[in-house]
Amino acid sequence: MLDTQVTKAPPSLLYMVKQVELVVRSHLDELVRPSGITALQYTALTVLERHDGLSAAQLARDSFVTAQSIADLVRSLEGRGLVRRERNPRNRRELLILLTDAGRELLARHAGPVRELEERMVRDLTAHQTEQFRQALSKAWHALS
Amino acid sequence: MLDTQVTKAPPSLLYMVKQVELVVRSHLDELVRPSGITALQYTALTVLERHDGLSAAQLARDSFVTAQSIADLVRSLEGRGLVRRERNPRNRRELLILLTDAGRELLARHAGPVRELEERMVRDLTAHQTEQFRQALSKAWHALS
DNA sequence: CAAATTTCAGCTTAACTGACATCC
DNA sequence: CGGATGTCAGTTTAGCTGAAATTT
Repeated sequence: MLDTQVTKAPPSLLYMVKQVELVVRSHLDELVRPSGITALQYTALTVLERHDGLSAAQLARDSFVTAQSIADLVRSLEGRGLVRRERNPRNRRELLILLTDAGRELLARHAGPVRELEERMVRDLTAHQTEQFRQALSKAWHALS
Repeated sequence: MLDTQVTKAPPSLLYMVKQVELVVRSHLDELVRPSGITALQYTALTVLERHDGLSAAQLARDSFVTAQSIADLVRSLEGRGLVRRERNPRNRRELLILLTDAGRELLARHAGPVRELEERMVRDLTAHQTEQFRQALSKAWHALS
């Protein structure tokens, strides 16, 4: 209920961000469930798609969770053959996380439906408003980071 | 890392929403931790502030979780004396959740810092852009609900 | 009776803390 | 050595499913 009753004050922007994220995640979970992964794991794969060869520590910082938590997620993805890990030859303490062909295939399989979900999210915005929305999200993120 | 490396494609709007929510939640957790509650519990209190006397089932639907999950959260808030529950005289199977004075006091105590967090989030947006941002979030939520 | 709300019991998973080894 | 990375072990918490009682 974003605003379905008579209210004293409008919901805060912080709350609205959370509600949009909640509804996005619930749709995303449905989309990827047939592949046996969670929205969280899918999101990690899309991060690797854009930045292949990240270390677990970098991924953890990106996600505001501890390295231990990310380790579990990566182990699960590795067990499903969606990523593999490889020592960084330049820095042997780092284990780089790399997408496998199966991981890329999974991403390709979901690219269409996920794009449709995003298009649905902005269906009541013009192209200009969508671009403004993107910039607002980017500025909000930078201001809080 | 919203976009700190050379990338093939920009991050999706779905991902950016998630990242903003993550960084908001981490700040909010810090703000309310001294009061011994989580960002999730604080958010539930703000929902009650706007819609006092909701049932647990309504709160659950609002949060995309099951009634059982909300029950734990409400029990915890009740144990801290921040909310109380009362049978709906019009529908005796419902237990309405009501803010206590202590709950309102907690909300009042955090109102300033939370408002400052929100102001920081939009500090690089004009008043007009902030309003457009609010409308974009509202439209996105409706389109996915 | 069907649907909605609440509650109890048990489970799974995601996240944490702490300790430790390795490497630069 | 200090700082970063990764791993192992144990814990806590959040959320789930299933089943039951009550009310409309």
